[in-house]
Amino acid sequence: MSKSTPTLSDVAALAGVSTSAVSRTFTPGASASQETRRRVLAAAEQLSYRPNAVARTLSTRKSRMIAVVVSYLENQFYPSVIQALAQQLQAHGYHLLLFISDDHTSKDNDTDALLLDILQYQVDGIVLASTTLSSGLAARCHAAGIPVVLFNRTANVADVSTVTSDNYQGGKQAARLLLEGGARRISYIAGLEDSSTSQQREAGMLAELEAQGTILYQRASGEYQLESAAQATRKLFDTSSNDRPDAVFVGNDHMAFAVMDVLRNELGLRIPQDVQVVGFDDVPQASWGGYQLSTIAQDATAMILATVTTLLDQITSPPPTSPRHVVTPITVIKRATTH
Amino acid sequence: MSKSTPTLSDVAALAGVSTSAVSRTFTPGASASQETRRRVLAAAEQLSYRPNAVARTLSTRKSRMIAVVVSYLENQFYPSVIQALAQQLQAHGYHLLLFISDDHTSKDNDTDALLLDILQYQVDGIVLASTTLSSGLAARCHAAGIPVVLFNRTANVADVSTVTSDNYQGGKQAARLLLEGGARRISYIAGLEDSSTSQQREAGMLAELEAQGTILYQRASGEYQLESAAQATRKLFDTSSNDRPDAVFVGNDHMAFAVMDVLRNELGLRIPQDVQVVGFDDVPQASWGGYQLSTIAQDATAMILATVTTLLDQITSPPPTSPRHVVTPITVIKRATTH
DNA sequence: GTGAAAGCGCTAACAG
DNA sequence: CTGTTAGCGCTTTCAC
Repeated sequence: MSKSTPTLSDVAALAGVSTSAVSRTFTPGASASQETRRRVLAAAEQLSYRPNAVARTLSTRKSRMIAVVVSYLENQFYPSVIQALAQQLQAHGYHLLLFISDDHTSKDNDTDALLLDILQYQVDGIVLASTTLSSGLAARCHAAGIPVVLFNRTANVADVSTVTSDNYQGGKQAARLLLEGGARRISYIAGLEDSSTSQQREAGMLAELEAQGTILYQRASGEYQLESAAQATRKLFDTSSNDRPDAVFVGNDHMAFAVMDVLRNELGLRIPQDVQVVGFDDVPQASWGGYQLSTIAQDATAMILATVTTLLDQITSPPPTSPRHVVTPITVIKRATTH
Repeated sequence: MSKSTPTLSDVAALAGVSTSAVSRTFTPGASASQETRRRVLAAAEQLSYRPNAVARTLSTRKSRMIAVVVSYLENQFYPSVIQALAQQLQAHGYHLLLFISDDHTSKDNDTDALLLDILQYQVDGIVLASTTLSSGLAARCHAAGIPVVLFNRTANVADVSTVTSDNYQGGKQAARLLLEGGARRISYIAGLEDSSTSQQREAGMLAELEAQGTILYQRASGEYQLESAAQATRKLFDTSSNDRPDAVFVGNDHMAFAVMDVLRNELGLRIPQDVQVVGFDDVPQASWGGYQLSTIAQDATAMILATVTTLLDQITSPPPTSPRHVVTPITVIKRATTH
């Protein structure tokens, strides 16, 4: 008969010590003599023993798992984030439990169910990078005493940490860039209407326009989706050339690519001669030859770093911990879609 | 003092039943009377009780977690895969533990360490979508009795399941497409040299070329990276116009975009007039206006479905289970980069 | 520094 | 159908 995977006590038996001795040699700052440690290690090696993380979790109530919930991976911004997040967490000995919660197709209820699911796994923390938020979320996690950080979004609940970039400032800069390029009829293609991110970007743009004595020419929602963004573009530009926008600020790069495609290929417009375009995020593709998109760059590295440290601090320091709200600076990247 | 999260026995006490009764009402196909069930549910509701998945795992030895290891998320093929995988697994009540193992920067050792890490978490299965493979991997997981499926790659070990598309056929079709377009000097830009996928695609192309009485004009490796692919392109095309390739088959779409960029923007060549290009994967961006890349499409949906069912079958049916090797068909997508 | 023993929260025989 | 009783594998007081 094949014996199953070796356990702590198997090692203890082989090494001729107690289970606690074994446990101690596997616990970083524990007291164990050289000799004991040596024998335990030898025995463990011989059995090719691996500690059972689940049992450990049950006992310590620390799983070293972080739940990350995102809504969609089509937008390359999120894969980049996830990759960096996974790597940094791995470096700290944490693992990433990934949840996809499709904002477009799922109801609030589903998200709630997801959350409950997550909590069952005793994750040490949650980073919420999905656009929309379950209303009761913060409360529930707070009640469960589990640290949460909202990534790239904010919420009206005060006691949960957030990490965002300066979307408002970004909106202002986008407007300024377009204005400097001579734009006179500036439109905005929004993301999901209830996304704080999209709202802030729009607010910033509006403020800058007003400051410069102009107003927004038109707006439409692209809902963070390619097809919706394309539709929004058609709608905005379905008019005579004198009336149509001569510049468009798009809620994120992802949508901006779709916007550019219909502008150029369907409508036969030249960018930036006929219409200037600026996006937001600076995803990798923005710099590709096919688009050369002018955009407002988010400092993803800084955002992720802030997220990880905030989370880890929250995890290690005893509650109550006060929520942190870090906002990272943006930078404008001028490429070929603006003058 | 605040009581910590309620447990099974809290519920049992409140409901006035045994812990097993509670456990049973939370176990799908278990025997419990209407009355008991009702009371338990009421008590659970009142305490807002949530079963502890970790304790359950320790007891049942089933975690309902699947580890997914990928090497990079820059290539949009993988985010798409992960998203679909996560959704399908979630639908089956499984969760996705994500590991990033950078093929380019990490040594074999690191991957091994990663694997060990994964095993500690008692995952029910592993899908390996990273390019390179730890040599001892299959053995180790097999020993641990944990199902593995290799996604989009194969290995020389026989007893582990694989899901790939028909890369060989894809290579042939790519060659045929280029040849039909009138290409006479066809080059190949490979992925990582030790990637089975890249090898098979190349082999298929070579076979087709030979069948049609030609040979490969040149080759270079793009290592699945943008910058390397760009370099490879420069190298291949650094010659007089009579000698340079008039067509290039690129190991995947991801690299193909970089190839197109240097062809067009650095070298001033027209696609497809001066050089035809075909990629592999049919990632979302391939159909975008900026590229309109002709490519060999992988049926990601079929691949993922096969992966999930293979894994789940392996998990539910008692060992030993025989490995499955499913290969899904490819289809050629003709867009604007070929004649 | 070390071992004994009592859990962590849940499931799974096994009697009844 | 229900309760009792052992564990699952590891950590952690608490004496020694």
